[in-house]
Amino acid sequence: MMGYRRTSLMISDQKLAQLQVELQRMNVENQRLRDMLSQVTNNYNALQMHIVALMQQSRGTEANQEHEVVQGKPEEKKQEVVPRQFLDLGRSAEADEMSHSSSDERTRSATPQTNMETASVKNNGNQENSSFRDGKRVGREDSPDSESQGWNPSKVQKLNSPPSKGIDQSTEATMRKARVSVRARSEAPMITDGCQWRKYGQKMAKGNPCPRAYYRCTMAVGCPVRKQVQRCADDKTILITTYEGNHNHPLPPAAMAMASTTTAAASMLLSGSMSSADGLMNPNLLARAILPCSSSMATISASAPFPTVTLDLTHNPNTTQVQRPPTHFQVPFPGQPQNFAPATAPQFPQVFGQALYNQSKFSGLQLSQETVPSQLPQQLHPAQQPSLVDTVSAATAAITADPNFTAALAAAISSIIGGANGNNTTSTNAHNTSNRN
DNA sequence: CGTCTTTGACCTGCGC
DNA sequence: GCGCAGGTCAAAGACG
Repeated sequence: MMGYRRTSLMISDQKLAQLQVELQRMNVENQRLRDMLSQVTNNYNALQMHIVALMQQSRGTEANQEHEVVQGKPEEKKQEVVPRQFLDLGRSAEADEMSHSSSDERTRSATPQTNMETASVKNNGNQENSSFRDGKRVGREDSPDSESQGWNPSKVQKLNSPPSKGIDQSTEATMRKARVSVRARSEAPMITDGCQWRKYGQKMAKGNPCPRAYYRCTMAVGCPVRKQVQRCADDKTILITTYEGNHNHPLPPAAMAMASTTTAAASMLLSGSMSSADGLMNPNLLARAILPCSSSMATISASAPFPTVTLDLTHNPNTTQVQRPPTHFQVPFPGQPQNFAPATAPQFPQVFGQALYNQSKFSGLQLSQETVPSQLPQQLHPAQQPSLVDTVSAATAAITADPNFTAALAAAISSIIGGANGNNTTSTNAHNTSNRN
């Protein structure tokens, strides 16, 4: 008996030693992660500046083409709008974030430790959300479709409990259909959209050697939203995701960002404000309205049966010219309408302004990449904007979990801006933030 | 045991 | 009416 006790004690000591070793190892790992995060932060800042510079450049070159579009503002001013929106919002958002600990501390140079803590705390489920799938799952997915499921968020996202502050649009969940297609480089193995999906079928599609997978939203019982995921026949590293339907439940921040943006595109496309002919016949114009920073990133076509908004996010925004393809958004909108852009003013400049406003959320789609389009009007309401914490959380999760830094950066920026939009009144640039309708 | 994916079968719409 | 293609269902199996 005593021998047993002594043995037992010895085992405990061993365990203790093991735990200590483990703890040391974790500390080392923690430090390493901090360093990584610090580096990511630095890269983010640098890239942000770069993006701003490119945007200014882009606006400068494109101003000649789309001159009188923007409320008759001088081109100079117009060129300022986007970059400042980008910068200021980001800054204010960051400041807001910092204010959690110190309201006066508005410096951008947070220590890596600070950032690390923020990330770890805020990540929670989101981190898993955008992580790779567990080995076994992945191992099972060796069918052709497994490629497209590399970023299927279905299971992981169970961990991401949707925010309670969501939008109640259940009454709007009638069968208006909206389609959003997203193309994403598979380099980002797991791009999540904040929603939960369950695969219910797979089919080989004609003209494409890769099978098409069918998913159903499972975030709420009876949610009619479905999506299809298929690899691009031309470039199999590109995933094409098509969304259909409207969620009948509140959306997570990431999903909301995407929804609002795509809806914005749709509303512009289909609202009476701009004659459909104008919008559809001048795709690049709308595209620039949505993504002023890069006319090559978005195109709009009137190809039947639905008008389609394609966001070619496969283009690397960090370079002056398209380098690689990130993500495509095709937003065909079948029946559409009145629900889509109820609040949009009937004048193009305002639409354009809203586009600028929503532009900030567009990049968020690249990451969150999907979701339901038809929620813009509600989402534009300030009180219903995702909280800064949520959006930053989403961004942090994306950055920490997504190996594709470009995509992660896009998500981070959009999230920050989105959060800032939600807190516009406190930001320093209330003067140039968008015409919110 | 519950959840999720896989996959063949079935259903539906469309063109000929 | 027939065949094709796309979409959905549901049983079976895998996984935690």
